[in-house]
Amino acid sequence: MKFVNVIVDISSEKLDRVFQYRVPERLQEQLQIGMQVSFPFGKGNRSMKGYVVGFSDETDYPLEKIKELDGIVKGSVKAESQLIALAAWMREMYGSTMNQALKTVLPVKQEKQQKQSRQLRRLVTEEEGKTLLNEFVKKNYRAKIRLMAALLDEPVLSWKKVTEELKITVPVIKKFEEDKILFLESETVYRNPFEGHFKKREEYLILNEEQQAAVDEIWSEYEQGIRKTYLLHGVTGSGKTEVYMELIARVIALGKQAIVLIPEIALTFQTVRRFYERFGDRVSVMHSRLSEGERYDQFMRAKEGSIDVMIGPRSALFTPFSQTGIIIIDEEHESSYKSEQVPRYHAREAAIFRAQMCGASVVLGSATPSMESYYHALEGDYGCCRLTKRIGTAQMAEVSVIDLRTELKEGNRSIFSRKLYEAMYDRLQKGQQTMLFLNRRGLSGFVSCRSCGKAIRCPHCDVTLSLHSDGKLKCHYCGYETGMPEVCPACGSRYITGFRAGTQQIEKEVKKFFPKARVLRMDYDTTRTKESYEQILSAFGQGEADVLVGTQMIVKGHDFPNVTLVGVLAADISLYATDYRSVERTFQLLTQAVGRTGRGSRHGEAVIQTYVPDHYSIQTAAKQDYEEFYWQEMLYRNLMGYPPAFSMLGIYLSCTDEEMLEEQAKILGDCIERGQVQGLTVVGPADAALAKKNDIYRKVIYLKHEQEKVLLGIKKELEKEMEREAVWQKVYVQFDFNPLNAF
DNA sequence: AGCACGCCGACT
DNA sequence: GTCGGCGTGCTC
Repeated sequence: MKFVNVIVDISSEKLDRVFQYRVPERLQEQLQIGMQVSFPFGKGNRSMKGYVVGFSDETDYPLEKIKELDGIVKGSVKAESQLIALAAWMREMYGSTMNQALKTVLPVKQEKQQKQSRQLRRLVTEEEGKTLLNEFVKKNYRAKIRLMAALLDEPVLSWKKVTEELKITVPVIKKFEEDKILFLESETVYRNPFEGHFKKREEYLILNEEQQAAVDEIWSEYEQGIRKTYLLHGVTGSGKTEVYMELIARVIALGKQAIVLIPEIALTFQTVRRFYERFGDRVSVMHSRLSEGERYDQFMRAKEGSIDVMIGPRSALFTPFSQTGIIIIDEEHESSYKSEQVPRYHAREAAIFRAQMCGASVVLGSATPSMESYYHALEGDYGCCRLTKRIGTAQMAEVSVIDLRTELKEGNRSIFSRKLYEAMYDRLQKGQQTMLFLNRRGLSGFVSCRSCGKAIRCPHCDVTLSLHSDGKLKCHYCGYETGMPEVCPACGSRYITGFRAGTQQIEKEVKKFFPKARVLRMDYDTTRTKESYEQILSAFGQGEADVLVGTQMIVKGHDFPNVTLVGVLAADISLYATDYRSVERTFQLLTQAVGRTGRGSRHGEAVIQTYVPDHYSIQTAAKQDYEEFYWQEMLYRNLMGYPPAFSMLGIYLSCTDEEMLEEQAKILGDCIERGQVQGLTVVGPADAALAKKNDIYRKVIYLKHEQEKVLLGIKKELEKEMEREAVWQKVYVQFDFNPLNAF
């Protein structure tokens, strides 16, 4: 190995390629893939850092120009070359620079990305500034005039604005800084670590028949050396965690390690405790409140082999275990497994890839599997185990669906149906607890008719309009505006109102109807901090309140044995979201809400209130019939060519120049059409859901095809095309496979 | 990203 | 002429 291939640690597309360096004698032995190294770079030979991604004996580059590596950055440890390979795969699959991919994957203390938070602060007084400005005007220093004038206008400017809008180049800013006219500052945010203390327990639950069968099925294959992905489809309360823990224990016994991914929101003491109680301090937890340094330490502990199990959100997937034996993804349908930052990887897909490399199996657990996973299970790509019964004596809840239109017709205008009211009254008498769940995913203030259940939509976008404080209805996407109608445009009823019942209003209503009830509320406002989130839940768990009112966050994975009633107010709201997954999400939320009740020995009941009682997502959720929902939804996905029936690729373009963006989007669109790919559907180019964000214009193109391979091929072609033309440095393009959220 | 190089307008 | 801002191109 004569040369080492490195990637320079700068996230700039221009530098996103491999550079080769000579390896000095003294480093020959130590150097390994994944290490962070320093080397002279560029004309001034200034010292730069980067990552080792490979070695070679030959080079195309003129030998005399190749420099020698300086050394290994102290404190850096080699990452598994697997992680580098994972980064390469992510780059390929999701479209990002190698650097961005490496940074998401490698357990390296990252220099804080300050690009967004960098600011320029004026140091001179207004008078001094004006004097300087006059001087610059005399000398006709145009760039300096622009910058000084802007600084006089606003004493603090963002780096982005200065470089992009005012077109000031770096040397000018540096000169100002040198002359003490301005000060460069960057925000730093530090988070508090959190600590939990749990005791290890020696005895644990014995698995029931179904759980044992699931373990046996997976384990018998594991022992035969078969590694694959399994879907563990278990109804809420069926004890999936015990299955995970048994599998993990067996994997650890073989001297291997386990990674457990959990959605951030479900990562609570309750969850973590169970793992601690079983595996003691061989368990570590990743947590968003950990500082960079603490995260790094967690990874280092994993690396040196002092832990066997890592629990955490998405990013825990990159734990540098030496021999990962199993990767578990709990609540695999959760949308938080998809990264919203570049590279927009999906933890499920990345986990399966990582598992293939290191010889691990993957277990996906959910009560409501994602359409994708169930599809793969049915196709035979994944193994499938089912848990159909709740553990212990817990029974499935009894569910009733209430048509709110009928309630209105019969004179009930309150937010509680008579059925729900009676049930709540009953629980209060008995001293049992109620959860009220308001399904208001991503929506605020839309207007709907309480007679026919129709929401008022934008004629151009098929999105519900939202009611603003000036009394007008506006479309968030295209800006369409209209007055508030007197009567329902569809049925003529005058019961048309802004549905703005937030959790606060519901809390108020509960207090009005049940003055003696103790109410807790949990929503975004009351849970600004992680602590308050824990506090509310534990207060409710200890019976300090009779009713808990909240949004989706209350339905995720919490066991409250004393809850015997769940009320879902306006179940259909999330059906009105804009993307093709809104129905799937509604079903998942409802099923989970229903699953919250009756977890103890007592019988549970759920009341679902809706304006569209016949919708299949509501009917199937009420029956807790996943299978039926799947087939109904699959009909729609097939018909419309949406995943998982088809593969879908989102191409997101953004640019500060609107005209340039439009032109380039068209060029890209034509480029795709020219390819004449059989069976390809091209949607767009069109304005993005947010057509303009922070003064950057955005457009989207969506591609649909039965074969993912084909889309990958097109993506490669487009990337090639983009490398050829210089314009693409101004128009920023991102790729997104099977997008979850609108761009 | 950050540095050197070189073009070109402005001032001595 | 020459000083210096500001755009361009390159980095193993």
